[in-house]
Amino acid sequence: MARSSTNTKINTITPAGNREKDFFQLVYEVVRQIPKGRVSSYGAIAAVLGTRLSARMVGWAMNGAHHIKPKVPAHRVVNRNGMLTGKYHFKTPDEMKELLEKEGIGVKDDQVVNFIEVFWDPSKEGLL
DNA sequence: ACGCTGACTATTA
DNA sequence: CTAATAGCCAGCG
Repeated sequence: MARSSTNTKINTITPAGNREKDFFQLVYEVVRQIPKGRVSSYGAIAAVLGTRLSARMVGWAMNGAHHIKPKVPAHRVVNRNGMLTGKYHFKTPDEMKELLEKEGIGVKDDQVVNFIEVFWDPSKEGLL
């Protein structure tokens, strides 16, 4: 990544004691911090990274999160509405729902039940 | 090298 | 209330 031409600004964030990492790497880290039985949203993660408007990139990062070294619970990441928008990007669309239910998260009609209750805000918990 | 699309979100009509 | 539009950045044709 980082083609660099006239941009490159997302890597300027470094919030007190945080190392500069690639946007994707940061996303993976935050997603990995999501506790079991909780879910997060692209916007929340993007906001922590300082790119609230670039929530799409978070989803793009998830696209490669399937084959990276540490395990990235991408199934715990849903959109702002709590809808499993990326379920079709998994090996099987049902896997995301199954995983969420297995963790104790109710999923109804491709949407997280009690999304507000199970929602986990990384910035509120205090990331590393 | 240019243009479109995309696992999103917020704002405006 | 719902629908449409703009903004973001990176990958792919």
